[in-house]
Amino acid sequence: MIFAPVEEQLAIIRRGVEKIVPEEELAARLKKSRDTGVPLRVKYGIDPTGIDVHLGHTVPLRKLRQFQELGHQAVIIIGNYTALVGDPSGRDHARSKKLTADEVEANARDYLTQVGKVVDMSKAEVHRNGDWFGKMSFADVIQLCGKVTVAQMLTRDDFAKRHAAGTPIFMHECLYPIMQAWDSVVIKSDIELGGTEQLYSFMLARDLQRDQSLSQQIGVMSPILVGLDGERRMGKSLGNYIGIAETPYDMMKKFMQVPDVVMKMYFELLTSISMEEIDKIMAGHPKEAKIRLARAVISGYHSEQAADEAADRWQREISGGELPADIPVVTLSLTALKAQFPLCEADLSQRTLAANRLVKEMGLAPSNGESLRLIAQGGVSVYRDGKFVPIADGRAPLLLEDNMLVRVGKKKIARLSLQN
RNA sequence: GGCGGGAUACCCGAGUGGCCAAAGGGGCCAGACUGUAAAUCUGGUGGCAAUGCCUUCGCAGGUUCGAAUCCUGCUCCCGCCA
Repeated sequence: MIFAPVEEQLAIIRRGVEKIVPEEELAARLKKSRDTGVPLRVKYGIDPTGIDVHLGHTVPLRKLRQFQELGHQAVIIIGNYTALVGDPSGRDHARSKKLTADEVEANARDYLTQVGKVVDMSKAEVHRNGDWFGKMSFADVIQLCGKVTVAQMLTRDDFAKRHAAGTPIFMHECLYPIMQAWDSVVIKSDIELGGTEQLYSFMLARDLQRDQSLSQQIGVMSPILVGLDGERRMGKSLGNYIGIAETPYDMMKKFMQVPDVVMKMYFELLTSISMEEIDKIMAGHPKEAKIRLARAVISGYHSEQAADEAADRWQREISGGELPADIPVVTLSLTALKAQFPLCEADLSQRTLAANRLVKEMGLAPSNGESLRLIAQGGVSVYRDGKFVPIADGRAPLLLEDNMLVRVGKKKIARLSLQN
């Protein structure tokens, strides 16, 4: 195996990385690998607790891919046993949801498929940590626990906070970092990838590796990717994520909503564009830069052509004000409406209905009251003669026409399909 | 086990008999401005067939012409002491 010079490797590895611990060991480890021709074993562990992989997850995954491209060995750990515990990292309370072994396995398979979009799975080792934890006896567990003290455990920031606050820390949670660290011993990792909140586990792994007379792993920690709101970490529960399985156009729309201030971070962490090039792009118009960013990322998960199409479509429909290509159709029947609104029968016979009711029935507002408020504020319009005309009066009858387009705000739009 | 504090709308939080569908803030929605960015400004933010009616202040009862507010019981949270 021929490796690139150490400095070249370092430059790639350091990009978008928040912390390398211990930093000074990395160059020496790379040099040794290059001299001996033995690739480094780069570990990345994931707990198969959720399903949708989003861009936040891809940050360490991309780093893993970079290591692969440098000729090193990717080792993916599926934490099917640690998932039974739940990662306490950054949490102020124990996880309540317990997954069954079947759920965990189904999640694991799904995960690996998605991970394959970033990592070259044909060259990666995949292990399930149940393979070794499942075989351990209780005596083995006791022995393993004998390597860590309570005081050490309490140096963990999240545990310390919980201990101080008097919130419970369960014994099985204490096992989590020990298990994660033991994974490193078993697979003999040289590097471990993860977020900065993993520092404690990464360091514990070094202790256990030394205890086993193994070389100690180096932690390469990525920063946390902020979500679409530009403030909080990208996460499913916060609804501020871009999933890697989303359609090109959906990704496009989400990218364009990202605040400018996080663009640079996104470029650095989510694309392979060189830092010099990024600076050049950022110096131009922010809108163009954002489109460039979106295209770069989208083409990685779909294709360049799909990314270009999504970008063009965004330019036409959103920026250019053209009608969207996929307007949802809502079918309403006059007969059904008459049954629903017996007092409006006379109106309906004339094919009219109070505007606020129509908006609600088309699913564009959750209630008649909300619909009325939206109309009063000029937020609802009907497409006529090539443009959207605001509805003036929410209570006034509106002539129902087949194929009419009704829009609420800038984003919600529906086409009426009228039947008798 | 003892003493005390608390539970209000999506979240935080004011309100301690009628002026309360409930202050204020955050979030969210709409409008203006824009690059569907940010910032700023404006309006809105229980439901209904609507100058009224219905539901909502932890749960269940009660007092009262009238209860988020007072009383009783219950559930859950949180302090301090043991």
